[in-house]
Formats: sequence, structure tokens, C-alpha cells
Amino acid sequence: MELNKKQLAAQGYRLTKPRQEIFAVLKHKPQSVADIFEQLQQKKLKIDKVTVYRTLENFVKLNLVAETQFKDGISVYELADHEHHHHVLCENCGRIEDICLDENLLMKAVKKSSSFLIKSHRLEFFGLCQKCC
Amino acid sequence: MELNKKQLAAQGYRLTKPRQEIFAVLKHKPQSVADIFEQLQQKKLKIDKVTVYRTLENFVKLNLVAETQFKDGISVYELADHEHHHHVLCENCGRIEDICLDENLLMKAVKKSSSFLIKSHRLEFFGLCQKCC
DNA sequence: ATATTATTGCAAATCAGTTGCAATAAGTCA
DNA sequence: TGACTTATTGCAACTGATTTGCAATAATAT
Ligand SMILES: [Mn+2]
Ligand SMILES: [Mn+2]
Ligand SMILES: [Zn+2]
Ligand SMILES: [Zn+2]
Repeated sequence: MELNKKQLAAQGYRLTKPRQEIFAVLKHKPQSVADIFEQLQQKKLKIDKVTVYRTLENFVKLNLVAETQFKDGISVYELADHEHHHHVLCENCGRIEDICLDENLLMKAVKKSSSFLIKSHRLEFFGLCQKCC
Repeated sequence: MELNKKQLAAQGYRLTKPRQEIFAVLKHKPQSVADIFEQLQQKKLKIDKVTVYRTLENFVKLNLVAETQFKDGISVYELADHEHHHHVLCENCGRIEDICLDENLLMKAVKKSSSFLIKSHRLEFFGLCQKCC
């Protein structure tokens, strides 16, 4: 997936250097703001942390990026290039693995047991990756 | 459930006014630190916000209170008087409802599809309560 | 090339939560 | 009860993450 000028323009956004660079960094793996900022610095790019915040906010609005909150309320951002899924986080090294589940049964059970109109959910797992086991 | 002197003493904790008051406030419903602090103020109790933080931390250590992180990374605390369960949060009014689920199937599916050793998980639902529908 | 305005970077502000420390008060024991 | 020990509290200062205001910059349209 590429950051595309037309797609941005359609919503009144411009294709800029910082946006391209942040998008490129996200291609590697899901990362926090701090992670992304560090990567940019390593690349010797003088992009302000504020710009990272603002860019991610915009990417999320544009559905280009998905935000996941892990423990401690720190968000991790990843390119929204595949379907709804969840994550396992290694509590030792921070590695993240995607988890795809069939959620029909779960959602059916919830709708039955709750009086609320369910709109969305969040599900994360924590544990140890193979390396850290 | 009552905050009990012996139980606290057994772990070297003392039964104090702030602890009793915070416990009492939690009896009403699950709440954030800000919520709890506001309740205390409405009761004209001069209890510092720092004390609320420290007290909740202790209650969690003592397994008297359970902490849940909703969106935005803000924790909500509730008396730990029932089993492991999850929550639905009303996106309009903030009301919280408990959800008890049989998670065997879910956990089995996850263990099968992940290479990680799963230790714990977090699951929350968002939607609208009956009043807000 | 010029004009328009979205975007950026910097500094300052805000916000949640933490820490250090001296004053206070709960529990203990004579 | 009153003195003693030490856990607890409140206050102020601090931290780290995120937000905001604003003037300078740069992307797009004409
Ligand atoms: Mn993912
Ligand atoms: Mn609950
Ligand atoms: Zn690991
Ligand atoms: Zn509601």
C-alpha cells in the first residue's frame, strides 16, 4: 500500500514529506509514537514529534492507520491494510503478533447477555513470544 | 463487602478515614480516579487526589479492587467482589455494565492460532445503553 | 510566478500520574 | 490514658505524554 496523493487531496489533505516518511516507517511494523519518532531521528529526518502526533491522528481519520491501546494506555499504530483483527503483546520484549479470530460466537453471546447496543469491541492478549518463553 | 481492619492489618495496612471513604464511594459503581475524587469533594471530604491514587494502588495489591483500562487509557476501578468478567461502556453517558462470558472457546481458538504463550487478556465492548439508544 | 491555505516546527501549556518529605494520625504497649 | 513507633497523608514539585497557539514554510491551484 502506498500513500496516495489523490486519496489525500479528495479529503483536502496534502501529500507532504513528513507524511510520506511516517507512512514509510509504519510499513515495517506496528509502533508507538515514541518508536516512530525514534526511527525518524535515526533516518536523520528533522520531523517534530508534534507532527508525528498530528499525522497519525489524520491517518486514523482517513482510515489509513489503525490505533490499538495496549496496557499503560500507550497507543500503537499500524497500517490499516488488513481486516479487523486483534493482537498478542509479548510482556517481555514488546513484540506484537496479529490474531485473527472468528468472533461470531463471541458476539452472539455478548448480544444475548447485554442490554446494550454493542457497536465495537477491543480484545488484546498478553503473554510471552517464542523467543522470550 | 466491608473494608475490614483485620484484613488490612494482616498485610501491615491501617484502617484510615480516606480508605474507608474511597471504599464507600466505590460501592456505588466502577469509577475513574477523577470520578472518585469528585465524589469525595461533593461529600466535603478533604482527601487529596494523591491519596486516591495511592489508595487505589493498595486496594488493587490487596485484591480488594480491580482495575480496567477503557479507551483513552483511563483506568476504572471497581470492587473486586465478583469473578473475572468484562464490561460494556456506553459511549454516550459512560454507564458501565458487566458482561460474563464463557471464554473457553475463545481461549482455545487463540491458543491454537498464536505462537505466543498467552497469560492474560483484556476484552471490552462499546456501545449504547438502553437509555441512550 | 503568485496567491491561497494546509502543514509544519517551536515554545508554551495542559493533563495524568509520580515522588520526596515533613506533618499527622493509627495502632501498640506500658 | 499517654507515650512511642511507623504507616499514611497532604502539599508541592516533578515527570512524561499529549495538546495548543502561532508565525514561518511549503504544497497546490490559477
Ligand atoms: Mn495487527
Ligand atoms: Mn464489573
Ligand atoms: Zn518477546
Ligand atoms: Zn448511556
